[in-house]
Amino acid sequence: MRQAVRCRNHVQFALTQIKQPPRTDLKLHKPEKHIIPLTLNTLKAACSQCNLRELCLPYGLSEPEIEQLDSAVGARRRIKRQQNLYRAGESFEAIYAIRSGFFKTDVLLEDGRNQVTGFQMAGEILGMDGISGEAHTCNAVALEDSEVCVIPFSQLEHLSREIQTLQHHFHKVMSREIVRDHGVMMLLGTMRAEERLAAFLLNLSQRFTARGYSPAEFHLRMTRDEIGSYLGLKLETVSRAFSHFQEDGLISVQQKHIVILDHAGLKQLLNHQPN
Amino acid sequence: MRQAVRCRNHVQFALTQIKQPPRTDLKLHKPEKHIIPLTLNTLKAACSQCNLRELCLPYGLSEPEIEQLDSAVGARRRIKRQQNLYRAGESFEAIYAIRSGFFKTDVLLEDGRNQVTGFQMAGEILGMDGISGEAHTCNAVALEDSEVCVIPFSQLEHLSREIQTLQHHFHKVMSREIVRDHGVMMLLGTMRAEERLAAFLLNLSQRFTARGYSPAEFHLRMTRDEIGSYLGLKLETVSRAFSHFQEDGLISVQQKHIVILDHAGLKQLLNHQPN
DNA sequence: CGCGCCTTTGAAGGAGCTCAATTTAGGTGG
DNA sequence: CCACCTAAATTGAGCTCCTTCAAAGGCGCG
Repeated sequence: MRQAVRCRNHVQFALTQIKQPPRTDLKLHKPEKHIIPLTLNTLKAACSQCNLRELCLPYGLSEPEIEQLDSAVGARRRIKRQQNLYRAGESFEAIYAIRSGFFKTDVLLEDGRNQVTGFQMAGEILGMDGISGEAHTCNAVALEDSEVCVIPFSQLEHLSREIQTLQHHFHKVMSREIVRDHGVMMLLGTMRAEERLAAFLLNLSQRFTARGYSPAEFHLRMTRDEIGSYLGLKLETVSRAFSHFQEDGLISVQQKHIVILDHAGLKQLLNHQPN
Repeated sequence: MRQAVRCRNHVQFALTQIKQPPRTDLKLHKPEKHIIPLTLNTLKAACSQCNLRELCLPYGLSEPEIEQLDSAVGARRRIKRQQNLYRAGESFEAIYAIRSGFFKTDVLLEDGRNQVTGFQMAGEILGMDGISGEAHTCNAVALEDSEVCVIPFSQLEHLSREIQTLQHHFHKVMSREIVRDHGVMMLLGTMRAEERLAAFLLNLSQRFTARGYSPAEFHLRMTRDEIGSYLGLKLETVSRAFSHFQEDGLISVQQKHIVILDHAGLKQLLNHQPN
């Protein structure tokens, strides 16, 4: 039974949970808020000044080690909404740590069908799919104006050979991605439509909470179609499930604005056997 | 279009293809064939004598480097059919390279639902899910009598810091797992039942071919139920799809014995738009 | 040789999809 | 600031593919 609980966690929790007072500014999805004033300080210091370092690659590193990592981190890069950070087929050079903003990754099939493989937020790492074949295998698209730290992969490997903690943490990050993917496979393979959406909402809530935002109230950065693609459902089904949750008093939906009214109720949906 | 082709490859091909003359002995699933006589030679030398090194961790390493890796590889371990290599919740100590045999990995949900997350064969690496949380997150079960090389993870990390090629190759292996998972997500999220099964058969064929076995004729090591779990289908649906393929002259099915009669025809099923 | 498990096949039911019409929100230009 | 325009979301109705339930057949193993 204990391992079953463990598995549940994989579906919902992609990142280590850290404690931080909840922020009240819930409008981070507005692009204006994301334009960080460029001072000498923010330009020079990457990780050592970053308030995401508990969620990101520097996790567990000592101060001097973080400064070493700083030197490896290349320029920051700003990605406007709807622009690609990278595309499938582009040669792989670097992985990216999200400083601010929101991304989706998707893969495209010959016949035009495409599948969203994930949504990524601040502190999460993008681009690890590219390591295996020296080229990216999916597209990464910003769902709002975003900023990433470019980490040239050869530099990261070089540094990993020197800093054991960094090496191990990077391995953990990659492994976490594998575990996350297993959670999605579970979701796609065994869950019904409303279970999938409930799991999705709880996962988002969890990740926003870990970043200090409200666990109950947030704005979806993606469309119903993108949610549907991720969950293996049609956009109409997603919309209907949202409406149904609202009827049952579990959430409040106003287009992309979501309020979770009954966290426990959503969780209960997951445990429920289909037959 | 090129990247679309690339994506298709992810669904079908999990491993680098290497050229080897096809073997005629197709009865490798018989346990007897897997009991390698224990000579001093096979006991002492792990990777340097292994004919799977082109598919496995030593790939790309020089002779002296492979010998270094040898020293890191711990004992081999034999796993009988239906026995667990590891279970979800067990503490993570090592990853495993499959020397011979066939495995499945699955995750279990609280309510009893479980999902097969993959099938692994010789040369493939098991256990990387455990790195992130210091405990395994899925179960690995042998589907036939098997043998694995135990690679203590701390040793692998230690050696990775010294051998750049090994470090990079290990990163590739992890990344390949992520890409493979994306392929499965695509399969589960967007494909119809018969497309899923066709993709599954082509993937198996591809991987057997890479190991020198016939691309057209093989024995399934798993039950219809396990295939169904992996593909997000019920066992009856899998069985019906097999029968339908046979009616159409695409394959021949005799319980677990499969002959692919029309490789191109199966491939065509994948490209077909559902609407 | 017999038992159990796996597989096959049929028939009926349902969850989610398709198609279609309407509403709403957000961005744009007058 | 408002009217317009387009993209996104909602909602309904019918349909389809897969599931569910059930029963029979086959293979392997003790």
